[in-house]
Amino acid sequence: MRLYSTLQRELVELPPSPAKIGIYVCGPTVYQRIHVGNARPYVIFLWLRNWLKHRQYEVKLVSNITDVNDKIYVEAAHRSPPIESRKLAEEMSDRYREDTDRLGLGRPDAEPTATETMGEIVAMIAELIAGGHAYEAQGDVYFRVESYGDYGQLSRQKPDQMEDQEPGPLKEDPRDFALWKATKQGEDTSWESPWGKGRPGWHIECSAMAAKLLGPSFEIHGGGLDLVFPHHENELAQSRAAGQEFAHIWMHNGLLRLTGEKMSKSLGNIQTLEQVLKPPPEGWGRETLLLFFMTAHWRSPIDFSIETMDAAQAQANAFREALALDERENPTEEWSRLEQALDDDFNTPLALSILHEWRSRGARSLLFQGLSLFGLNTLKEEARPEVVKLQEERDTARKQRDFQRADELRRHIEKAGWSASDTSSGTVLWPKHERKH
RNA sequence: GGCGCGGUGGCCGAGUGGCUAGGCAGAGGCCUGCAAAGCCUCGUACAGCAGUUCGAUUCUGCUCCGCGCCUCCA
Repeated sequence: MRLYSTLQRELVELPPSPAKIGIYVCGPTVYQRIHVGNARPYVIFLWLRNWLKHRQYEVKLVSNITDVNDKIYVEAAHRSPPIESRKLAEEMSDRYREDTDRLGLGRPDAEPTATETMGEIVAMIAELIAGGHAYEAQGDVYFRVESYGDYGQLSRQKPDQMEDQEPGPLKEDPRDFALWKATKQGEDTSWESPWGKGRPGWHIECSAMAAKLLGPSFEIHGGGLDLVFPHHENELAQSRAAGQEFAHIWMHNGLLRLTGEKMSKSLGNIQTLEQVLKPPPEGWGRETLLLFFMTAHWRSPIDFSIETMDAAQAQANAFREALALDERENPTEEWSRLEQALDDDFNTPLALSILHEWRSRGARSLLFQGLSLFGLNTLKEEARPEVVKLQEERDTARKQRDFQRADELRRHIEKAGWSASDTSSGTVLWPKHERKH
């Protein structure tokens, strides 16, 4: 198994299985409902975790929830009536769990919050100060970038070439970043620390949580491509400066783009994960979204549009039908083709093409097994009794060669969201899911 | 200005120094009561310009275009 790592800029081999693999993924900041883009890393890393387990690795996936942040303060204050930021964070954390639960991929093995990691955060900051890598200034604590020689190695930014920054009044160097921020007016949460009341900066929570739950050295760190700089650069600097090896492989998923005029005008309607996951005909449903994510390699950007989602929907329906039809062949030795595709940088578009090949050859068992890896076993469904009854009536009509009645019954079946395919070995029912435009 | 990632047929999207990706959409045919599936056939794909090579979409260089990041966005 090998994966492309941003740090090395090349494919990096994982230790042979069985082995322990720790994965840390940056989760969302909970100030509003998450959108489809936020779901991409969630899906990719759950798939990866499940695949590595399948490959006999002992995997621990940690994905944090950032529940202390400027945006949360701002959003909570702008609510009418304003609410406590802690309440907003709790509410949005619950929504986040609900929304991602509906993806049907299981949950990370741990989902720590900044709030519950405060002890470790403070301890780590103290350690950095003791080591000369950080300094206190009027209740704030800043990381001393100059003290870490490899700063910039992840993003390949040359510190002196970076865009000019407004030097913070308390910073020794404009590139220094906050580890701890003294409480300011309007912030309704704070914690005691050796430097007074305050709250952690953004980057430190991830370093502290990763060390707490995965140890000083672990295999994979993931997140969106937009986090490479500064967030991950800073995490790496802090953790290494604190004497930890930190993550070996850095995976950054490509971003989701919204294209097309019509789409961007109705952003509000289809952008949130909640909306997209609504079952058809209102939304696209989880299976279409998962297939959509499969169509692009995890490192590539992906365009979210009616066209691309419709294409994914058509694929979902093709799989649904194939899973209902009779098995025509069962080339079990071909399973390794799928393994190879996924072991080589988790190439889901290639894996998808193999699944389509099995679909068209009628290799139903293999297809089902393959789809199950991605949480798509639900593409196989049993018809509800009332639909089966319609089909039985239709069979009778067909036997009597009353084709007008048979076609009428087919329309009833379709109204119920199902489709009837007449094959040489009888009629099969399969669920056709279509979003209404 | 700096760093990085890309440009493949109508659309999405793998891959390879010479030999078929796959999906969606389209045209014709076989099959079918009708459909669906399946099968057959069809449409001059690899941004541009040089270079390396017997041969480049695949390697090298340059150009053009797109995207991301440059202190709190997954």
